[in-house]
Amino acid sequence: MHQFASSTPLRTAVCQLVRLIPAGSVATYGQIAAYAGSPRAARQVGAVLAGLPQDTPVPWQRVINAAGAISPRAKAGAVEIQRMLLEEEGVSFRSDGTVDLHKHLWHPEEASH
DNA sequence: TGCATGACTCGAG
DNA sequence: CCTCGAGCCATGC
Repeated sequence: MHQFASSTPLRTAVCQLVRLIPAGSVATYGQIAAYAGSPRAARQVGAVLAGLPQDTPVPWQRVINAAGAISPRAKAGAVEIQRMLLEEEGVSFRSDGTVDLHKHLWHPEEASH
């Protein structure tokens, strides 16, 4: 039997951080990587999300690239599914298919406000 | 132990 | 403003 989700520090951090992103907001791979402690490991963030099971509690759809677009990937149709999930959460897309980060980018505001 | 890989980024042209 | 290229770095074999 193959071992799917082997445990790694980055994977643990990424999953917990992504779960903090509220519906209606999005974060970038680089942003998550930075909060996870590795600002230069944006690509690894994508790799972690790619390895999540279908029934994961992690809202992976809320992570997009720095250009505000949904990163293309091998799995056909995955991009459309992600966009649909985001629109259902209230995220609006421009005609060119990008998200207005100034409007939807996640601003982690810990407690105390 | 070393090397190829990729849901990324950013700067130059 | 858009496209292209080279850097980066944790993972898996």
